[in-house]
Amino acid sequence: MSSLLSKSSIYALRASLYMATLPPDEYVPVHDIAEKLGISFHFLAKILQALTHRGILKSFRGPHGGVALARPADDVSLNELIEAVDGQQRFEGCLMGLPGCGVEKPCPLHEQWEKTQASISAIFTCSTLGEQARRIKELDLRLH
Amino acid sequence: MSSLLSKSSIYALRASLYMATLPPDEYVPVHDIAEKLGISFHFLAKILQALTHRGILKSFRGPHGGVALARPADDVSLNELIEAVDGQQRFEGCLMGLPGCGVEKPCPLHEQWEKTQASISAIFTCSTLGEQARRIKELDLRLH
DNA sequence: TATTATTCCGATAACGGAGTCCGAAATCCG
DNA sequence: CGGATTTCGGACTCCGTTATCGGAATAATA
Repeated sequence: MSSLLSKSSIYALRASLYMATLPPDEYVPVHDIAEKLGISFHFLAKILQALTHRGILKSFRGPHGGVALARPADDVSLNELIEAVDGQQRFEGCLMGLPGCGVEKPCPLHEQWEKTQASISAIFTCSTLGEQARRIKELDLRLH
Repeated sequence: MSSLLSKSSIYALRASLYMATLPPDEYVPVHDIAEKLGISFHFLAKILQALTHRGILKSFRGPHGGVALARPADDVSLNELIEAVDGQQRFEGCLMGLPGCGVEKPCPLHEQWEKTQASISAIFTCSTLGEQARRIKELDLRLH
């Protein structure tokens, strides 16, 4: 039942992708994003707060305020978003939780697992918001 | 913080690996296994119940009773254990939770994610208890 | 009778998800 | 200029689910 990414990370991705499809430096109220994506405003607000904290988003209070990408979408990797929300140590460590498993005494699955970890990591580190946003526009995918 | 496998699955793997290192058809009390692995007896009992239910283990009540592998260790894939404990639908579906993502309208990460899913799956389906148990003996790895 | 699995009925804690409330900043309008 | 409005910021609480663990009664076997 559990997904690879938490709902928080998924919401962060979707919201950021939504902003990446808009003209840069356009502030969008969090409330609007929540409505577009069909998710809880309060929950999203908390997630986006974490992103602004990390300098991924910038925010602006008052009328016509909101949040916007702090940097060009092509400079933001998906991994950056996920780390900001869920922390960095997702899926590290021995697959079977063996205590001594490491480089010198690897568990039987160690090598295969390391390769797979790397390929999971690559999915998120090698892809930028801008790239994904463009493909979403091309394919006319909806975020909600 | 969350691992790829649940603790239940990990305990099922460790307990089964432990049994696979013993002579076949030797019944071991669940209490002994729990002690060896340093985990909760009750928790382990519930997990091993699921495995006996699936026909992976056989059990025997009364003095000198316990649980044992129902089949040769080389005939039991790791995947079978994990499915019995956690269910089969771990990590399926769109990585970003996009609603329309599928074969006809794949999300940008769809293809990469499918490959990674396959390699995760391969780790567990292509490996048997017997194979792992032998390597654990060779390398003198402890399960606790 | 002693031993051991099986079963049921929980308790507890952790976590993810969602909501409330108030404060602070920026803007708008009278 | 000053209050009202809009919006983010942050702390706190709450709820439902799942993970983890425990107790006690039951059944089967030696």
